[in-house]
Amino acid sequence: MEQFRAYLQQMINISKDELDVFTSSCIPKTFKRNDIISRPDTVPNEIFFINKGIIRVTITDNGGVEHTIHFALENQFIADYSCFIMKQPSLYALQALEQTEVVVLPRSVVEWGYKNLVEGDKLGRLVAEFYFIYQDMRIRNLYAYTPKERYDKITDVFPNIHNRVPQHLIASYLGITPVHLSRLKKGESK
Amino acid sequence: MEQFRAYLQQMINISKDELDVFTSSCIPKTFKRNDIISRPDTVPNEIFFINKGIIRVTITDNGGVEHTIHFALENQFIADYSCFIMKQPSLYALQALEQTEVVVLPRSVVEWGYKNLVEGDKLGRLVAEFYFIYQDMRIRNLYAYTPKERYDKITDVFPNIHNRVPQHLIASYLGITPVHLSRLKKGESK
DNA sequence: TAGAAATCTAAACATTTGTTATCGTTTTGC
DNA sequence: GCAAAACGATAACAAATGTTTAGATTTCTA
Repeated sequence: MEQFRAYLQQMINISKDELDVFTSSCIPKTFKRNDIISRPDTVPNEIFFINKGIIRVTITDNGGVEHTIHFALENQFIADYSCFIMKQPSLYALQALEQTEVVVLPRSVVEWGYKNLVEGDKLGRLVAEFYFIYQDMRIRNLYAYTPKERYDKITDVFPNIHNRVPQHLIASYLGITPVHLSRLKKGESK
Repeated sequence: MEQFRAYLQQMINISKDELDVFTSSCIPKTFKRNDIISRPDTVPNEIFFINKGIIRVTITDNGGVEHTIHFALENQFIADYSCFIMKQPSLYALQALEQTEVVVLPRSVVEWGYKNLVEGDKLGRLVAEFYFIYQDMRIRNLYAYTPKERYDKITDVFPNIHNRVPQHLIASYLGITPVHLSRLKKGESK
């Protein structure tokens, strides 16, 4: 829990007492490689903070094809936060790609924090802003860059990703097929 | 300014005094059709609230092609909020597509609100969450839906868009060429 | 550690999407 | 109100990307 406490202290002003109460309601949990952490079609009532490991977020389209929407790394929150906020059934699956250690924040704890931590809303704002900036970049890249350009830039956002994630999942994240990524690497197109 | 005040009251608990002080520092402004509201390469120091009209957000890629990232409608905030937060030169241009009336919130006012309004951080959190949900849907649609499917669903997000925006800008928003959208409408592909 | 599964590359072919050019029609600005 | 610009449809062709299959290599698991 120490890592999570350090993260909180770095993000907002939070007293020792607040920290103790808040984190005492959070639950450490470990997942094995390839474990499914969360499935679609149920309302997400938890947010995860990643101490160690890597989680991928996926959506399955009407044709049954799975798309990798996101990789979440150490010291980040991850959840289907849209559906968490709207209390609607999730559209995503979360899967651990490595042995992954998380801190689980149940909905009750999150809402308690917003209401009772002096800077609870500020923490919420900062985290939402962090993901806003990330998503803004995602959308920008999908519009303005070719798949090859997105591939060349992927380590800016996910350092060491090539050593942690198989290439076909990177292709999925880039929005292309594994076969096409293999082609791009050969340098035949741009 | 009345419309903006009503919006704030609906979003958070805010006293009459707070409302007066806060909105007295906001500046009403009007743009004509096709006016450029904001250009890339300068640090954005303003957030706009739209009372009436429609604003499109664009990015120009390395090849000089302009992509429509977003349409902002009435009762929404719009800005290059990423670069606003990071105080970096903007990557986007903002353009009024109709005669558009906005309320301008200078950076100083936004930051004053976060610090001094009782629920200032909460407002920031809620707006960031609103856009988080919107962007999440954007990304999901870009991955999991075909351009035709995105076209069929566009009025879910932008009601009446077909009567307000020329078709080639809708194509740009969908991430395809005008020629291709014209083809899709004919129903030759999915 | 051996067999099975996963992974990556490659080639051939199919489909989608982009490019360019043309031509009416509609809309706009003066 | 009119001339010019913008707009949308269409066709022919080009480029990008997907699909399927196969084979070689690596990685995982029992």
